[in-house]
Amino acid sequence: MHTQATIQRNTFSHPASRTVRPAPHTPLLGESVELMGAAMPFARNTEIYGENEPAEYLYKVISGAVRTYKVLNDGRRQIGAFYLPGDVFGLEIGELHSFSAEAIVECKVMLIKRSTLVTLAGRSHDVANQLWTMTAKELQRAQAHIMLLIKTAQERVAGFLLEMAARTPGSTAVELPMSRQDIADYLGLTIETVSRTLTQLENSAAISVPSSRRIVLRNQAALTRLNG
Amino acid sequence: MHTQATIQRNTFSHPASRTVRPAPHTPLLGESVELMGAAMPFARNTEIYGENEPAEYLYKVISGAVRTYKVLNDGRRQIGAFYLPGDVFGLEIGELHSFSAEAIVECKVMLIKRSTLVTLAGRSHDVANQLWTMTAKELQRAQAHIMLLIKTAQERVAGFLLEMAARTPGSTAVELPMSRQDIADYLGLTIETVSRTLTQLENSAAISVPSSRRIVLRNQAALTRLNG
DNA sequence: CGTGATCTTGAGGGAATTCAATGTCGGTGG
DNA sequence: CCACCGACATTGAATTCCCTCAAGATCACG
Repeated sequence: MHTQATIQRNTFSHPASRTVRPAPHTPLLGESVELMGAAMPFARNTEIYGENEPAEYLYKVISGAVRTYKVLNDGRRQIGAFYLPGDVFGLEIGELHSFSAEAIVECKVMLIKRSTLVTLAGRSHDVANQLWTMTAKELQRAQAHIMLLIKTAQERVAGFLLEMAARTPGSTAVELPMSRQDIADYLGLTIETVSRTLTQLENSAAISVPSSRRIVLRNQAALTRLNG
Repeated sequence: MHTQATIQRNTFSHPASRTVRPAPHTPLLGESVELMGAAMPFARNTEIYGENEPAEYLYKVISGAVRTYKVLNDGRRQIGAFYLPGDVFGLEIGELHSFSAEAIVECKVMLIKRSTLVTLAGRSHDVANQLWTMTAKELQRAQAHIMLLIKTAQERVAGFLLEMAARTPGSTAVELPMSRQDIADYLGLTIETVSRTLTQLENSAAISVPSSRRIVLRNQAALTRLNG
């Protein structure tokens, strides 16, 4: 049900290497990068932050892909979300991170000091609003995730593929940065079930799988139907 | 896997019966009620709002209990959350409610106009902060819900009981306002499995079930262990 | 070309579901 | 007061879906 990959701690010192410079007026967090320091690189499978560590920063994926997760006592791992370029993660209201975060592949990630942001939010309603909006988006994501987890294996996998496709605009093919194990731990299934389900979907001509990390959606309508 | 209860629409017109009066200065949404109109009563199993309806209000449970839920195409119902006295629900960032809400039992609910609140948040950082905090709390709840849904039936039921107990301060007994069907739809199980699991837990002396809606936690440590 | 990591496939078992029947409780009317 | 009724809950038997265990296949990389 799990098999955790061996994770190296990354060797970078965490604080963003440049000083954070408060933006002049309307620092659009989602769109611009005026607030941010340099993009920090993370190697494949290195930790970006750990569960229960102080939530000092907020992160934005520049390139690569990130997973957040929790591990239960007995080793079962649940992936909370996958973050792709443009996505923001690590936003917490409490002082500590409630999930851990790792680079799935070689990544570049922007760091933004939380304290700076909170201070700014106290002055700018715009910033405050963006923080709220981002949290609300995360909430919607989590709620959609809940809806996934009550479905059958086929529905979960179909839902996952549609979700990934929706995040890869303008293409009917999905390039998966994550392993079968990651997908399984996201969907609450085993790798074997994920693999078998993909094969089924391929046999029913809903998708084709030219390589294990590349999936072409051949019949999106069928997938949507399968999605419950 | 579901069996949806027949829901009557309630006969109250929705707008709070009194005009909303902006509070003088620090309208602590969580604690005081200065912002609010009168408590509005809802009969058992009546709808408070529906999925995809405009999110005009935000709600606070005064008495009773509320469930929010979504129904899939084929009738499967997923309960997103249970709300007890003091809890706030219906807070959305988008224009529409993403879940439906119903009174589980006879309820009194305070309504707060969203537009008023948003306007206030634009003036008061305190209010803005509270809105953000409430959303973040909901996010944490949803994330905890996700962690529940990947577990075994025993773990889910144990987790549910512990969650309910934690919300009933100062008591080792839980008074359940909701039916087995509600619990099942919250946990992603069937009523039969919930029922069987409760019987198991009773047989293992972790709980006792004097009546179907009342559950006494006899061995909280055992439940915590079962919780995964 | 060998080695390890990742993925797929197969066979068997187990946990939860489905289908069906029985039990319990609260209310209502005879 | 108690018999009946419907809603809700429990229990049992059979089935299904997914997991576990195990073996091969494929791929990346030295």
